[in-house]
Amino acid sequence: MTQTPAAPRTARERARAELTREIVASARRHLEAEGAAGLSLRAVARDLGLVSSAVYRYFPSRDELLTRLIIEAYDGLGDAVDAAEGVVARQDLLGRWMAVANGARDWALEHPQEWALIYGSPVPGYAAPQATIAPGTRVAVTLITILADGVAEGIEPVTVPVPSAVTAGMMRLRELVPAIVTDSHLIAGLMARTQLLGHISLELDGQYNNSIDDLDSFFDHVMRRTADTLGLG
Amino acid sequence: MTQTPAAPRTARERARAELTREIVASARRHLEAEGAAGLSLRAVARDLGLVSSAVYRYFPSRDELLTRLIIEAYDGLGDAVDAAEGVVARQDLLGRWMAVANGARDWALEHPQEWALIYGSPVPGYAAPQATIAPGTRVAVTLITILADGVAEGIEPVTVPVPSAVTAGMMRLRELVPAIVTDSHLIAGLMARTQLLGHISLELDGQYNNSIDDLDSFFDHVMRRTADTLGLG
DNA sequence: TCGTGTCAAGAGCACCGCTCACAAACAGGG
DNA sequence: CCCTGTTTGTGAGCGGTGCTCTTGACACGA
Repeated sequence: MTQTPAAPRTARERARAELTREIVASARRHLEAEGAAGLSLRAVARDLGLVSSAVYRYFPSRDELLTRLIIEAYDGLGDAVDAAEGVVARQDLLGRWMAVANGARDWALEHPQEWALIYGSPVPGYAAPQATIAPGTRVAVTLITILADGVAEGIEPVTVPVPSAVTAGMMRLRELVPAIVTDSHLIAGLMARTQLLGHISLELDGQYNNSIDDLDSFFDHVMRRTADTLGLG
Repeated sequence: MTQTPAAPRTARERARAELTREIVASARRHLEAEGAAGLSLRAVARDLGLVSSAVYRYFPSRDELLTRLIIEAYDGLGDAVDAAEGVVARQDLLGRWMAVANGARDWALEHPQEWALIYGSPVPGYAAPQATIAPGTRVAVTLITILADGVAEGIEPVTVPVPSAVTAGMMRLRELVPAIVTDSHLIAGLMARTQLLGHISLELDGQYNNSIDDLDSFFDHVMRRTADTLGLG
């Protein structure tokens, strides 16, 4: 993903890279155990046998460390989704969509705190820096690719007229997407993504706790219905 | 909502109720200004000219204060949604749905921190207490009511076969919903709710920041398409 | 009027993010 | 090889946090 700066030459650089990795690893352990707000630089320092101020040689602030974890979380999710989608035959569009959906949900259930970090409420007074927006779009990109492949093959997502105000507001998005994918298709894809991410967040929040028992089959069913609206299958 | 315990008789009780209200009010101001993690009991105490420990006479912990704010947020959202939906003619089902959608979004945009508190990632090590689950279902209840009214009037939401595993897992939910609303209808309603809540959360998270400009008309369009799947309008 | 129970106060504990002056360890050039 | 400049870890310290506990003042009811 991010270009690793060649090979560390000197022992110092080597040690620095190593310690940086260890700090991030410890931070992720704390994140998974206690959540974002429970992540403390001092605890990480203790883990590594350092004094707290030493960590500031590697990350200028707790927020920088959080940013690193956010980027890694986006990439972890993106990798998991792409891996799941990659093993499905290219022409099996429904299979690819379901692989994306299940891949995302499985990753979320395994890494709830990381999910909360990227799709949950923003950490107080933390503004997502530029570096996080590119990895943040990976799932959407994968999804739109499936949709574009499908349209090229002749599937027909439900199509409705799109008001001109909406079309006008989507210009920046249009340029990133193949022309065969119409605005109506594109919106259907965004809605499918909302359905996917929304469901996972609600499930992690426990919003189905006292109403739905078999969340696996419920999710499967909901995602298949969503696929229908995309004309897949 | 919550039964206020009659009238405070003695001056002591009166003062206690008054101070409790002031604490909550100050806490909500801090929540709106700095977010959930920026909410500190000591700051609230300073606001009210109290010493920090005095606040513990009224709320046994910061979490209890947060719980109070969560309940009030759910009720604030519920009130806003119900108020918006209440002024629309009963038989105008699409109008009622759009009122709910816009009511929820408007409230969220006005109270982003409160929204994050109830639909964002759970605060670290904070487990939603029993008292929060009832007010947490108000939007869903309003939605299902519209759907039930519609089905009674003869609308026909898109209907698909529901696998038996899904049906079996929904028994607890079934008992709360009129029988005319089939499982397929009910799931369509839940999916509409997911679309609504998911969209709002993504918008607040800034996930549309560099792609969609006119979020008002985009939201309107998406919600109308969602209404289509419910057979409204 | 007097006893009881409630109250705010304040000191204190352990934690947090972060800064800074200092000394040790290191890398590279003369 | 040694000298110089940079990098690194240390430890003290500042102001903040949630929370506990003791203490003394006060108001209420009998």
